[in-house]
Amino acid sequence: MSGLRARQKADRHRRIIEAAAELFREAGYEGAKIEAIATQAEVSVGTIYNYYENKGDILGAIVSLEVNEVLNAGQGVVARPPANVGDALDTLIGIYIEHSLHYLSKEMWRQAMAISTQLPDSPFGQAYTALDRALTEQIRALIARLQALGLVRQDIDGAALGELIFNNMNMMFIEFVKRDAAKIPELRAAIRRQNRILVAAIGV
Amino acid sequence: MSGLRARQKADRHRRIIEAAAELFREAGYEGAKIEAIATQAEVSVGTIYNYYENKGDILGAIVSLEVNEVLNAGQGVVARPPANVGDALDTLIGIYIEHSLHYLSKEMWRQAMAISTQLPDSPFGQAYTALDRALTEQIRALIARLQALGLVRQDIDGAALGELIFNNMNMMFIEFVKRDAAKIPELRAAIRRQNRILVAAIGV
DNA sequence: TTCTAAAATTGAGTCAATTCTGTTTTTGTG
DNA sequence: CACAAAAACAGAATTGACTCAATTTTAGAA
Repeated sequence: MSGLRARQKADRHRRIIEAAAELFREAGYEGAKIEAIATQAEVSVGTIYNYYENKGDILGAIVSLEVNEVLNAGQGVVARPPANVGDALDTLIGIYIEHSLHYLSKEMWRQAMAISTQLPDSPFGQAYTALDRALTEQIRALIARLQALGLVRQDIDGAALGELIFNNMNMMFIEFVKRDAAKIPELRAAIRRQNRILVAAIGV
Repeated sequence: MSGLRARQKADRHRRIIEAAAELFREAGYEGAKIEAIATQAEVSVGTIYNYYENKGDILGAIVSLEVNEVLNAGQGVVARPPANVGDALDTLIGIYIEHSLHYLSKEMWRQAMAISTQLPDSPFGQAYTALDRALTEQIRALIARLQALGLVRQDIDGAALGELIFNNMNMMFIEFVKRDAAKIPELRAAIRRQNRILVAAIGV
């Protein structure tokens, strides 16, 4: 009995997301009017608000897809990390950063980040915080793996270190999306330089 | 010839900021309507937009006052830091955090941060980025001071370290303002724990 | 098959930020 | 002082996100 209603619901969700993604891409977040998204998705404005609390949540759904993909890609690195602490971190962070602009433009990232701090209790705000935590956790898992492999000192506070690395990377990424001229290789180089201090401190 | 016009202008700026600060405090950022600010400041809506590009810039002007005060307070620590790396960092960061909620509520911080990433090229967006840089620079100055005092190893990359410490603190602060229940002592303790890793790595 | 309650949809209406255009004030010059 | 250009002001009009009451559709019981 996965009735008609459930199927229609899923279908409308999909149509709304697809329409929004297309319009966000073409016109930017602000430029994509709710009415236009509704028209494109062949639903009414009211229906969109039945599915999403606000415009930001629509963007949020798209961002979540993206970040989950990144988390997935990161698992491979955690499972089989390069046999060198600096390279291991750089590889994982590289995956995050290189993926980041695949589906989402810098403008979309800016909006998503802004919304997540502006409305931390909205569905997307909470989802975004959870995604951040998942990324932090993945970095922590990589550190634990490196400790198990004897590449990182056992007495290091892995949780604190994971937070430190994630927070620094995330802040650098925020600054990166704020400047349209900023380039990925420079971002990665800057983060490598910062992490070098940590790598020196935690290596066996 | 500091004509009437210039004086009236300064006066109107002041009136708008004072009215906005009061209303933001009473009603929150969203709750403070532009019309209400205009009425309270005894100017028209149009005039407000002659002075500020958008509502966010009004908040921005208030935030800038606050952060400049913090920067000022921080100078004392840089000039005469505690004779221990961990305490020195903790003291400086403590000043930032303790000051932070003096004039601005968490809600106002959330809005300010959101706006600065949403509109990085607006007057406030640029000002906010400059303030972040100034804070990073102050942390870097503290590290340089500690190096001069022989408390931090000479071969440490002070610029990268300053960025790392600021970025981590800033990200922690963002998460802090996102959760109304979060308390200052816990925030400080968490940052201390993270910095401990660095302190261990950079001490002589 | 018919009927009713629950769920979902619709789109016109509301609200508040921002824009726009005509008016008023200030300045500097003759 | 009188006047023209420039700057600033006012507030009505626009715009677009979001709400809500009325209508339509679906589920499932009789």
